[in-house]
Amino acid sequence: MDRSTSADECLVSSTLDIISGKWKMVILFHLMSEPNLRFTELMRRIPGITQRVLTKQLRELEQDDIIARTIYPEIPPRVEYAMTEYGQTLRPILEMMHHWGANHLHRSRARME
Amino acid sequence: MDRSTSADECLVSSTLDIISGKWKMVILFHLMSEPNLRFTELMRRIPGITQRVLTKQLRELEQDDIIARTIYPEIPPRVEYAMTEYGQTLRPILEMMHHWGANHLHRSRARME
DNA sequence: TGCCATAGTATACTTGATGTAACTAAGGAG
DNA sequence: CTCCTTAGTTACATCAAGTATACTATGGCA
Repeated sequence: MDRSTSADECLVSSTLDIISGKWKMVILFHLMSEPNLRFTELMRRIPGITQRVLTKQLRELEQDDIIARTIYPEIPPRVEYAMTEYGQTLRPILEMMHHWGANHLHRSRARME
Repeated sequence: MDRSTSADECLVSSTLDIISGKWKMVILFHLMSEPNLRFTELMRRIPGITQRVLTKQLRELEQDDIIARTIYPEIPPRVEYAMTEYGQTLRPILEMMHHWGANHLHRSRARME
């Protein structure tokens, strides 16, 4: 995607590039409340996501330094995911979106009637 | 898209549903700084977007009550777009994303070296 | 009469993101 | 010897999003 159309708005879009994606916010929300989660623990907390997609989203978040992946060389394998210090800087945005979203759903329901 | 996977995170995702989309933020950013813009003015300010896509994104934002569309029955036709009062409530989120995005780009460039 | 502008539609196409299902390695339990 | 687990991978199918291009109505201008 080419978001660099002009100087100003690409800054917003660069944030959007990181957090958009069907499951990323969901993943980040879980990792925000629970500091270390294994692959299967995330799977269980996110009904509907598949292994392939979870893997992909985690890898992308890792590449962007939002989350960190720690491998414990055990059998069966253990891999833990946690937010990085940098990822924590997204917290205010996530919280604002959480509040706005709550209000928005409320409002949407009101408009339905 | 089915974002209603569980109670908490769908609130964040419902915000994302509104503002994600390749050009929506760009559109909102222009409408935030300039209160009333016509279709072609938006086209000119957003290089790369096509008529079909601009139309579609505007309609979606209008449906979500983020922007308002005013038709002036003139020849040639004149249609103006402006943020609604409700759309204005997105401003803090857009501004946070703007700041985070600025810092992120800065950081990305630093990590390149 | 022909050309311009505005704000779109219509149609066909490409791409990217997501989903489905089966398969893998490695060692432990029974 | 077979099944179980974890954290994936691989091949394939699908679906939404975005792109490209041509077309429309209306009246003003020359």
